[in-house]
Amino acid sequence: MPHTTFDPHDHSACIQQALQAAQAHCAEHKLQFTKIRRRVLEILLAQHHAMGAYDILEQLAAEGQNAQPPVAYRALDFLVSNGFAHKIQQLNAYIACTHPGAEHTPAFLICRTCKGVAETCLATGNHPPAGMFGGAARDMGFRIETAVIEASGLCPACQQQDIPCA
Amino acid sequence: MPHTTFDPHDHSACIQQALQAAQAHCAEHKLQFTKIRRRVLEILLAQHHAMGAYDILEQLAAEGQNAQPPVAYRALDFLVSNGFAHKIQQLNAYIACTHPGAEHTPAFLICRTCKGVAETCLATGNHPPAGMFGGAARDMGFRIETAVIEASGLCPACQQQDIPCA
DNA sequence: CTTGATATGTTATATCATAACGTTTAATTA
DNA sequence: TAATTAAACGTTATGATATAACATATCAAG
Ligand SMILES: [Zn+2]
Ligand SMILES: [Zn+2]
Ligand SMILES: [Zn+2]
Ligand SMILES: [Zn+2]
Repeated sequence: MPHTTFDPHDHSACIQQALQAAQAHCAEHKLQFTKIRRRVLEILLAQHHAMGAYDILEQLAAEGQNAQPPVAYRALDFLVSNGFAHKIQQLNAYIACTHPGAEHTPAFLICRTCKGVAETCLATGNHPPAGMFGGAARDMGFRIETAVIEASGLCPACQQQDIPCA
Repeated sequence: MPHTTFDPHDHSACIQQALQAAQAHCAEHKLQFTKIRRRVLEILLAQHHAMGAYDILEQLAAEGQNAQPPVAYRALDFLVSNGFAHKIQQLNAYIACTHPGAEHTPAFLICRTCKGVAETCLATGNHPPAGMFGGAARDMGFRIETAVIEASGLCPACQQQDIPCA
C-alpha cells in the first residue's frame, strides 16, 4: 500500500523514486530534464505541502541561484505539463505528483492546520470522474476534459489538536 | 426540472428569483443586503460566465461608480460567505449561485470555448462528497470540510463547432 | 441621543503570473 | 564536423489578482 503525506514514512525513498521516474519518462519521450527542472522538482519533493513559485525562487536564491520569476514558472509549467507536479488552485501553489508517470485524475486533501497536502488517485486511466458528477455532466451533454478536485479539512494528526468534542 | 447555463431559458426570471432569495435570507439572518452588495450580485447574475473582481469594477465604473478594488472584494466576500455566489478557482473569477439559500456542495462545469459556467448540485445538505473520493479520505482518516470541484470541457453547443469527429 | 458595531471610501502595497527579447545550449542534418 | 534550426534560459518590465490599514459614514441597540 502506498503511503501518503499523512502517514509517516521514509520520504527520501519517495524522492529518489520520483526523480528516477521523471528521468525515465523524459528519456523515453525525448524531453529535456534539465538542471533547473530537476532542481525545482527536488525542491517540491522535499516538502509535503504545496509551494508557491516565489517560495521556490527563495529556495533557489538561498542556494546562490539568483533566478527571476519566469525561471520558476517555466520549470513549473514543464513539470505540470508532463505530470510530475500539480497546481493546487485553492493555494496558488504547486506540489510534486505522487503517482509519477501514470496517467491519472488527481484529487487533493489539504489540511487547513498543518498545510499538508495528500494526492489521492480518483480514476485510473485518462477518464475524468466517472462518478456522481460525471453523470450530471452527461445528463446535460457536457463533455468533461479535465477536472480540479480539492478538499480542505483536517488531517488525522490535526484532528487531535482540534477542539476534541465539537 | 431546473434549467442550466447550457439550456436556453428566460434568465430574467432566474435573476428575480435569486435576488428575492438573497433578500429574504438576509432579512431572516439579520444581514445587511446593502446597495453595493445587491448591485454586485445583480452584475454577476446578468452573466452566465464567471467574472473577475476587476470586471465588476469596470461595470461599476461604467455606471458612474468609481469604486476601488476593496469595494469589489468586500462585496464578493459577503456574497460568497453567505452562499449567494461562488469563486471559480481555476479562473480567479466569481459567479452567482444558482441554488440560492440551500446548503449545498457545488460543482462546476466550465466550457473552454464559450466560457459558460454551469453549477451542478452534488450533495444536498452540508455533507461534502460522500462518493468518489469521500471514501479515500475516510480511509486515511482525513475529515473533509469543504470541497472545490470544477470540470472543464465543452458544453453541448460548443461540441458542434469543434472538430466534428475527433 | 449616545454608543458600539458594521460597512464604506481611499491610498498604498502585497502576491501571483506572463510578455518580450536577446543569448545560450541542445538536436538535427548536410 | 559545420551549419542550421529548435528549445531552453537570463533578464527586464509589466500585467493581473488580492489585501493591509486607516479614516469616515451608516446602522442597531440601549
Ligand atoms: Zn499526480
Ligand atoms: Zn494537518
Ligand atoms: Zn451554489
Ligand atoms: Zn460552450
